[in-house]
Amino acid sequence: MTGSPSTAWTSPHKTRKPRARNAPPAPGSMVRTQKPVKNSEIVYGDLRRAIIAMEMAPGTPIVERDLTERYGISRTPLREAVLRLAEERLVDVVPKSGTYVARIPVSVLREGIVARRALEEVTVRAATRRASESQIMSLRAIIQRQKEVADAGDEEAFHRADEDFHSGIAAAASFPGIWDMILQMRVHVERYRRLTLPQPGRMRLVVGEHAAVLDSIAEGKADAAVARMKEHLDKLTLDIAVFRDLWPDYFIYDVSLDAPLNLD
Amino acid sequence: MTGSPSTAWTSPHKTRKPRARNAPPAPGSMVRTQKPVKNSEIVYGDLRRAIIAMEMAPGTPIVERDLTERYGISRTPLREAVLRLAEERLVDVVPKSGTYVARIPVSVLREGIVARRALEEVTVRAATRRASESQIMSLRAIIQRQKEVADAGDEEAFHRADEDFHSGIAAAASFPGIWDMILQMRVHVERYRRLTLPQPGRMRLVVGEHAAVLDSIAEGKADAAVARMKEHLDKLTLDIAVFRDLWPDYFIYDVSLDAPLNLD
DNA sequence: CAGATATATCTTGTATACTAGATAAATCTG
DNA sequence: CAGATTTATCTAGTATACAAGATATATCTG
Repeated sequence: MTGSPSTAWTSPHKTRKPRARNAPPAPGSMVRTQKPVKNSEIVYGDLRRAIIAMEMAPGTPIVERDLTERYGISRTPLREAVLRLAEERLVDVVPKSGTYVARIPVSVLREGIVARRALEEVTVRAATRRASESQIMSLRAIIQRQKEVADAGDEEAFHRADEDFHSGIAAAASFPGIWDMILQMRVHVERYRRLTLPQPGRMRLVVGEHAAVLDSIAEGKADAAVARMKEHLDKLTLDIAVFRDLWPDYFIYDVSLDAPLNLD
Repeated sequence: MTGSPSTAWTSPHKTRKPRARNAPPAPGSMVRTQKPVKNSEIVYGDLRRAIIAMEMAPGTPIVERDLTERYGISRTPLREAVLRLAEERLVDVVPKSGTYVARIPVSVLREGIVARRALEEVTVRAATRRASESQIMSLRAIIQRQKEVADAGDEEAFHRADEDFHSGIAAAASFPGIWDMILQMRVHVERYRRLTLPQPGRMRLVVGEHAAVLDSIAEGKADAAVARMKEHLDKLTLDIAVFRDLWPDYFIYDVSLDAPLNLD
């Protein structure tokens, strides 16, 4: 603007080599990640929660253009979110046709229950060996909280406490990755659970089972802890009537229903 | 072109309602999926293989623009491929900075071995109950093939046969989803394996262990099959010296190395 | 010559425009 | 009126252009 450009720009810049860029940030370097939440992350989390909560019924069309308007973003980040959901099998993308909230694959339900039990068993075994006193106290606090919300009849808070308890055991075992895997499977089972009515008195029973598991952990009795966790998780069964009769269109029957749904 | 447009275009089209699009394709409808392989799929598979095979060393920069030229595609599908790899933790994306082939997270190695053993145990138990005669025969054929390539010293073929054997057991158990989970973890362990030298005589031992597992399956002895599978998988251990001394920059030490690497 | 500063240029993240295939409504044909 | 056919319009897949932040190099200052 002001000032004569004649002199400032006369000195020619030498051709500059492109920056090296041979090395990634050092492993230990805390890359300042302040809070650049990508838009795709926001949409992903939002849609994911709604799908898992069954607020969006299986089969509901997902129209990219509608969502871009709703969130005020462009298609590119929205597409990234949808593609991530597709990898989790929470949405089905039909090329050149449309995208839909996925039906619940019965095979994933069946295998998910089996896999979860297997993983939680090794987790509780490791937790028994490694849990610190403070971790055990935290778990006791969680159980107490769960008892309180169960008495109050707050089902949502109850399920949060349930997840916290199992998550806490995974933390005590130092198995964050295995816990992530369990969560990944729980997604589909959770969608199924939202369809079923809570069984009366179930909440109080669960609290007791949790307490039993924790007692064994605190006593350092690994085999007993595993056995009690197994008992606890064996209570999770699939009520075939739910999807066969009540919401037949909510599921994909990609496995024979005659196959045993609970294995040992 | 030919013909008088005067009449043909005079009849106005009524405003047309957009197509309904309320229902997804019927669950059973075989949507003709001919062969519309998305470009992102090709790039994803190609990069994934190269990373797992350690052809691209951890820390290698991944420059989107270079790859678009190499594959002759635009950034959008390429980005999709890179983002999928990032979710698998095979690449690290540093916002506004760069993308790099990921180091191997030691925690994933450690937990992966534990989780795999847990999942393969329930799988082999189910396989013992459900395996058909033909499936057992197929497994025997795989073991025979593995013995042949082991004698020939073909290590690549040996590992393929190894994977086929475990995959076959998962198929016999009707646990395709659990097998996918195992594969997902194996990715990182496989990268580690590529760094280690094969132990002499190991191939022949593996064949024997596989045969022992299959014998128990064929006899319908579930507990024995599980025990033998456990023995087999227990041989997989982490040689800490490999990453601590030989390639320290290839790993991320996101877990204490003092923690037991093999649990029971 | 050493250290601080400035800046060119790279990177990923985002927005937008275009292409090709699929679908259902509207039209045509008997 | 029933069925085949056309056609408008939607969809996902792709290409390209722009924006914002990060970094190594060149330059400036003492």
